[in-house]
Amino acid sequence: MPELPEVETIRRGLSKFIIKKQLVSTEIFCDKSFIGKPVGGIVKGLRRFGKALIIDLNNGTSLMIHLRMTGQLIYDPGTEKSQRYAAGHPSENFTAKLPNKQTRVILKFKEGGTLYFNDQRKFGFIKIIPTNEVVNDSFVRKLAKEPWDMTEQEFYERLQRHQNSNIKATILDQTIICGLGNIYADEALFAAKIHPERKSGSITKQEAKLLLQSAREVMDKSIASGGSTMQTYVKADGTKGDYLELFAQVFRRENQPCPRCGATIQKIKVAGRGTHICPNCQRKSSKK
DNA sequence: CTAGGATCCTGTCAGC
DNA sequence: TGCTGACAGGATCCTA
Repeated sequence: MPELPEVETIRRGLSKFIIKKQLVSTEIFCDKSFIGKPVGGIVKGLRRFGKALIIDLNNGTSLMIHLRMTGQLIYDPGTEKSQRYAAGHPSENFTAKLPNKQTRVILKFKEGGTLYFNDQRKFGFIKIIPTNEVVNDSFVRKLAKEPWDMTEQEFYERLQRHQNSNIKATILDQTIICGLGNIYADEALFAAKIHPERKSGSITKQEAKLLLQSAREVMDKSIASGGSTMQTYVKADGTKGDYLELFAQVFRRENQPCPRCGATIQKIKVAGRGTHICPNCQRKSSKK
């Protein structure tokens, strides 16, 4: 579930805790969640490719982590409970006693910290790959550019190549444009006033430009505030800051008034995904 | 090549 | 209470 802004926030946050620390043990509770042979080593740095997080070690190997729908990374420094850093799919696990039923992998550091990889649905994984082969990984290799790196012209041309697909399905495809997930796709389409069921081939150059800019803006805004959908530091009182409630204009706001025009936001199904629209701002047929 | 649907897995919630 | 189906912030695999 974490989308690009969440993974970027995780990357930045986790970097502060684990860089230069020595990974010394790996406990695997679910074989499906860990691919390859566990390794030890000192953390050199953290990178991100789309929604995939890479932890580079000083021994030529890297950990690729993809949280998919329900993955979480929870770092416990082993000292103060209030210092826990939790990110990913929001749930009680952030503050729960760990490990628990959903803990799939535990990484322990020599200095005392513990990184828990929790994942309710087991779609996510940690994979060991040689550092110099990360860019050749089948997932990484297929990723398209992120919205900030793509020109309006290139985005428009890519949409034209998938002219018979719904625009929402098209922008969710990481090989067409990278980083958007179900939340930011809905938010970007709303911001650009484009109905998610429009055929990608019907999107004009002007609309493509607006959509690309909107994608950048909604994700920029989210990154700037630490990921729209995750809490960062778990407070001592255990409260969860659900920033999504403040951030989202349409996502999970069905039956509420559109913040732009006041019409009632609807939830529909597009490309097999729950989709939120303002039926007034986002019209399927071209305005006339 | 594109487009659409099923699928991986666990958990929760609405409805009967 | 118990059952059943729908659904969930992702990506891949299979089919046409």
